[in-house]
Amino acid sequence: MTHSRTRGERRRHQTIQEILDHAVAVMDEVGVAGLSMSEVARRVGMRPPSLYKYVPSRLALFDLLFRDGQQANLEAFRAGAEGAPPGLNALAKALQASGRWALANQSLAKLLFSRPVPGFEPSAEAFAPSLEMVADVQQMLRDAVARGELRPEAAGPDGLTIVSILTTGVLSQQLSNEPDAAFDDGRYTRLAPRLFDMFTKYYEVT
Amino acid sequence: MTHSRTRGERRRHQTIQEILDHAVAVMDEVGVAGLSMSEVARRVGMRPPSLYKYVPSRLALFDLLFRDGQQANLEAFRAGAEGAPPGLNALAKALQASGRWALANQSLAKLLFSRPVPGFEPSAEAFAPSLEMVADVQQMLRDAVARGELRPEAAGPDGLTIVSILTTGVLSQQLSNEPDAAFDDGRYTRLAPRLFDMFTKYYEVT
DNA sequence: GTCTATAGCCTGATAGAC
DNA sequence: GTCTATCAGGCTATAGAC
Repeated sequence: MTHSRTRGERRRHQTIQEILDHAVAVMDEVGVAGLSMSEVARRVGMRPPSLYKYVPSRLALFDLLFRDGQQANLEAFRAGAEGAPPGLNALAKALQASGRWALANQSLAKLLFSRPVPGFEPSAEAFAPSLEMVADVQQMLRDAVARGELRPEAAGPDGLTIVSILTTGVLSQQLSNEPDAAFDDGRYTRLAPRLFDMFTKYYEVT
Repeated sequence: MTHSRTRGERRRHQTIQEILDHAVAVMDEVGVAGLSMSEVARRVGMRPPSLYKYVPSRLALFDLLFRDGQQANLEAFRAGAEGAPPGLNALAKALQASGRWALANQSLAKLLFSRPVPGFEPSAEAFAPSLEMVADVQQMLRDAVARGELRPEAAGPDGLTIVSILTTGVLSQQLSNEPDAAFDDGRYTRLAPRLFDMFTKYYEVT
């Protein structure tokens, strides 16, 4: 993706990554909408004006965070599916991996899944990984139908939407009410397999 | 609840209500976490110092908003159940009414269901209506079990948690991705009955 | 209860020297 | 690329006159 050639570019890319890491730490402390350029500059060891050489504005910083977050979440999702037989099994593992990522990256997850910053809309480029993930889910549902695990309507648009509702519901409850729990112990996240089971039974071939 | 006796107290209560109404309008425009005392003062036609005669701090303002929001949501929930046969039917109607309220009061809903303001924790008094609502849901599930509509485990703690996950999932997706839709047309909210059906079938008596 | 005035912060962003 | 200096404003909250 970002293959810097020169030393300068490589160094610059490194600095930007450092900025993003500190930005996440700030959001963890003061909330996503509380992120400030000055505080990030302080932590990264710069005066605020210097930060603007790397990130042109506060909203641009959010866009970088959004893009990296979506990309990381997509990679977690795909890594989760790896090696699993396609269809329901792959979907369950991928969704669980994505959920674990969200629990381990709560500020980024909030930035991606709710819209906590008024005036910020992600750019098309930053949003792209999300579309890839939706396409992956759809394909997994089609695989499940092809294998006879689900009825065809499960791979329709409503089936996809229901999957998104279930996963968002689990995560948003867990993040809001018990953010420090581990995924397997969380009052909400530990019910993820049960909800997946509910979905599966609802659409099982009769 | 708040029965003011004297003219002065009545007037004061009226002013506080006006403050809360304007505060909601501000949150609608700049986000929940963007609420500022100064902006509210401007809109209500006061200088900022005067506002502090009615609300002692910004966090106290959030607490008032939280309490009123919880109360209004509880009232919508109960009004929705009114007249319906107890059990599943009452639960479905109550949850739908609560969902409609959330869609019509998005800023308050975000304040109640997510935790968008770092440093704000609702007081026990402000949180009380939420506990009442949980108790109501639990009772409705028990009624449904008693009527033979659901297996006993549906009224256990996991059943209650699953109900909360389903409703939160629908609402959080709708509010984040398509906030301007009507409840019956929303890409997510219109699937609420289907999700309720999923829940019902999963716990139906075999 | 309302105001003026103000303390003491914070912010995002830019100009221009080095 | 970094800095100092600064603009132009915002904010929460309080003191004290009226």
